[in-house]
This record gives sequence, C-alpha cells and structure tokens, in this order.
Amino acid sequence: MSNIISDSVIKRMPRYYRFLNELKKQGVTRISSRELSEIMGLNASQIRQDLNCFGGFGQQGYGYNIDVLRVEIAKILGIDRLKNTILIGMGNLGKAITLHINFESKGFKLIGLFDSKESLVGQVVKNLPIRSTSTIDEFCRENLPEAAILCIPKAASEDICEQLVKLGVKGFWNFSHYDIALKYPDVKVENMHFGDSLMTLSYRLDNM
Amino acid sequence: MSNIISDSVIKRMPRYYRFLNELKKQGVTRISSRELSEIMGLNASQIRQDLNCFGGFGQQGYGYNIDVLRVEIAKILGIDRLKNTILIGMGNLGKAITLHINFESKGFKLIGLFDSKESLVGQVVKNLPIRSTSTIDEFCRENLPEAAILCIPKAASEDICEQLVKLGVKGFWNFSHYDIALKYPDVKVENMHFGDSLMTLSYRLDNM
DNA sequence: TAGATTGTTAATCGATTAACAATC
DNA sequence: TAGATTGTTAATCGATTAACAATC
Repeated sequence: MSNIISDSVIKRMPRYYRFLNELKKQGVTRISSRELSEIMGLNASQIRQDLNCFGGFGQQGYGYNIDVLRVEIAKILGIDRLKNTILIGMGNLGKAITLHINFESKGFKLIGLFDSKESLVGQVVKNLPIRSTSTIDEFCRENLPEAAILCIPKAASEDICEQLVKLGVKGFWNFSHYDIALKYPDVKVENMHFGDSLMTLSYRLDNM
Repeated sequence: MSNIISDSVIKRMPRYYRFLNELKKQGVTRISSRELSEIMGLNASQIRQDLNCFGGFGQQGYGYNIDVLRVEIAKILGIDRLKNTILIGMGNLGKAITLHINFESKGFKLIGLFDSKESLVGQVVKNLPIRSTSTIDEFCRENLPEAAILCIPKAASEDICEQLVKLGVKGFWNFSHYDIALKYPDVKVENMHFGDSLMTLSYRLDNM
C-alpha cells in the first residue's frame, strides 16, 4: 500500500488528521469529501485522491466515517509506533521543544537530552536528565534511537550528524541550518527553518 | 517587478540567500548557476528561472557575482525594511523564540511581548517588558505593528487574531493550530506547525 | 575571436481539478 | 429504487527541466 506517495500528499495528511480530530471532538460522526473540502479550504477531488493513495476509506452515497478515517490516517502516519528519539542542544529552543511538544501523540518518544555545556549537564527537564554530548555514543549503542532533534548551530550539526548517522539514527528533526540531506540522501529529514519562514513572510508583507 | 511570483519560487529564495551568505563568508566572489546547483542539490535551469522572475542578475559567460546577488535577494525578500512585530504568548516557546531568533536580520523588529498570565507581566525578556494582553489595543494603536507572532493555543488565537486584524496587523507568524487563512484570506500567514512536521517525519521513518 | 554562461523559449513532467461510472 | 457520494480515469494546469540563441 505504501507505494511511491508524493511529498505533496504526505504533507497534507497531518492537516487532515488535525481537522478530523477537531470534528470528532465536536461530535461529528460522518462527512463527505465536499463538506470536508469546504471546512478545510481544499478541493473535494483532491481529498478523495489523497485518501485513495492509501486505500478506500469511504463509502459511496455515505461519505467517510470520521473516526474510521482518523484512525486510518494515524496508522498511515505511523504515529501509533513510538520511535525512540534524542534531542541535542538544550538551549532556549531545545528546552522549549522538550517542554512544549507532545511527542507521544505524534509517533515519537523522547528518551535522551544532550548538551555540550557542562553547566547544563545533570539538570532535569521533563523527567529527563541532560547528558553530556560526550556520552552520545554510549547512550545510542544502548538505546538505539531512530530519530534525533538538532537544536544546535550549523557547525556543531555537521559533526553530530555524522556521528549519529553512523550510530544508526535514521531521521532528523532539524532546527539547524545544516543541510543534512545533501550529505546523507538516505536519511529522512524534516527541516524547521525559522529564518526561512520569517523571510518568506517578510517577502509577502512587502509585496501586497 | 513583483508580478505573480509562484509560491514555490518564493519559498526557495531564503535558501538561496543562506547559501550565498555562506559562500561570501568563504570568500567566493562569483558562481555559475551550474556550480551553485551542485552545491545546493538543485537544477541549474531552475536557479536561472527563479532568479529571472525578479531580474537579470547574472552576466553571460561569467555567472553571478555573489555579493550582488546576495544584496538583490535581500531586497527581494524585503529584509532591509524592518517590520514592527509583536509576540503573543510568552510560555516556553514564546520565550525561546524571543531569545533565539535574530529578527532584525530577517526583516522584522520585535517591539512588544504579551501574555495573559498576570504572573509573567512585567518580566523583561531581551530588553522588552512582557505586557498584559488586555493592553494590546492601546499598544497597537500607538505602535501600529504590521506583524504578529502567535505562540498561544488554538482557542486563544481565534479571538486574538480577530482583534489584531481589526487593529491592522497584516502578517502572522503562526505557531498555533488556528487556521488563520481560512477566515482572513487577505492576511499573510506563515505557519510553523511543529506537530505536522513531526508526523511527516514519522511517516517517512515508518515507510523506508 | 572563442568559450562560457546567461536569459528565455519550448518540452516534459507531475500535481490538481473535473467528470463520471460504480455502488452503497 | 432513487439519491448521494465515492473511487478512478481523463483533462487541465502549473512547475520543473532541457535546449539554445543571445551576449559578455
């Protein structure tokens, strides 16, 4: 079933999931692609096409059962399987992400926090101790994390990345400016480039 | 010059800007679209097409002067004009963003921080006092911010958004799950959906 | 001038939208 | 059964890539 689904489709799935959760919370039990398209500001054909990449979850004449579809999308996104994850860089951003994000509802389990600053080591955040980056090797060999979150500068990311890929890390949630995909094409990367996003907004505000 | 540039093109511009800055730092003074394409992992035609949406910045037989191009892209992105900006929600995330982001190099100037929690009001972060959300109206009428950063939950965002749009805010850097564009199609929005990004990564890790 | 590389037009590829037969 | 809405194929639209004449 998981053939070559296009990136555009995959990127829309979490948004479907959010809206379906919202509808469920509102007590809605079924919805047609047309109704959903109006709520989400999309085209109904697109919704049906997107869903049919993964299977026929609807019923002719009826539409989609919201709870069924919700669960199916959760399965598609793989958020029912928690992937062990470490976070590198416990500055303001790393700390905020550790405290702010509900990892377990999104398919991840945060199991290790790391920072190179000795003054931070030992501090406990969200029940996890901050460890020294010098212990990453040991920790990874024991706990085999699949994913890593990079909240460190570009220069530091280059070395840490190389280390982590060697240790078997397969996915990166990347807040640094280091372009992981260029050097490691087989690794999965999601970039969170704050600066790029801000500059895009700047462009739009200056070209209204 | 700022005709109807496609979203795909605009979204690539900050990345060009980053790489050009890097090259400049390395002391490189000129580059051809082919060389740049190899460094960035793009197609050379695409680079030339992208740039030519905004003007002819290169020279046949020579390529592009890095510093000229850098400055041109900065102008295109409008990051030379600082747009007054307020941030709503000084929890972990809001605080981290305030401290972590270099706004002035990206076209924005953070001029006000707000939170509804009275215990936070008065605290100073990065030389700015946290103000009560009840004073937003007054503050905006005096300082006319063009942009707002939303670091508050979905429910709170709905009301704050309505208020801010009425007060003339034209752009939102949105960390909440509220879908601003649906209700305010004329307002410029850049969404930073941590959860969506994580779930996309989850999908990729479960479908390798 | 010859060589290199742009700017730009044309060809290809992929994604979105429309249409409709299948079917609940 | 008639009405509604899916799943899916076909048509359209837009974005990417290739090609090449213009020109530095």
